[in-house]
Amino acid sequence: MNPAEIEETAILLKALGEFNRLSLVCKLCECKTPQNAMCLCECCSVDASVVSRHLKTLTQAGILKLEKKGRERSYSLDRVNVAKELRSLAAKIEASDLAAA
Amino acid sequence: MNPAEIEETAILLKALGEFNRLSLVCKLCECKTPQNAMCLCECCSVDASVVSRHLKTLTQAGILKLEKKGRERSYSLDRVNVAKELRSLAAKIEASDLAAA
DNA sequence: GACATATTTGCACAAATGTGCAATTAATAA
DNA sequence: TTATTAATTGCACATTTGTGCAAATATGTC
Repeated sequence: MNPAEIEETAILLKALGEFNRLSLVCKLCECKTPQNAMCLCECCSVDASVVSRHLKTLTQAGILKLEKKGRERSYSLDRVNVAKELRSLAAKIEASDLAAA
Repeated sequence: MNPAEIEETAILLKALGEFNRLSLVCKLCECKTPQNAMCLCECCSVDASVVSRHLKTLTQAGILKLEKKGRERSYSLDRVNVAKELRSLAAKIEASDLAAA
């Protein structure tokens, strides 16, 4: 892993590594359909503006996908991407055991 | 995922989600044998005290295993645990797609 | 148009975080 | 014992981060 890859991965993990943000992700985990910010506010007891900022952070990190329709903005988990990134890191950590041997 | 589980997972991800710490983890990834802090200093250009603190953070998060021998302290990746945690999260994020359907 | 609802942004602030340097502790070697 | 090496800790500091509130923006409805 080169520095650029490390940095990119760190951004993803950092975005996930905060309680309220991870709560939002878990909430979206259980949702079949995209959810708007108002609905997501319920899962963590902070101001709507805070949720808005967390959702932005998660979106920028490639964790959520945003869909605008009217005055609502619906967020959904980018399940494929996040799972791929996490598994990729898991594989590196585990498999290099063999590579180094 | 209940709040306690979310908090625990967040701690792990937060520990991994910092450039220098992830660099240390990647370095240890490539090592077959445990490494002491001096050796690990080389992979990120910060003071030894900073490396020491990062190693402590990673150890507390269950990412590294510490082995003391004499004045040296050798660190190694807890490959099994980290990979397990990352895969577990990946599975939750991906599989709940089906669960919700 | 006026108004209501959904979301973001500006501002302020406290707390957490990453960092370097100097001093300290711990263990070995002379 | 003294000196050396490995690692941690205390202190200070700048930066980042998470937060709430109020104001602004954007879109829909009357």
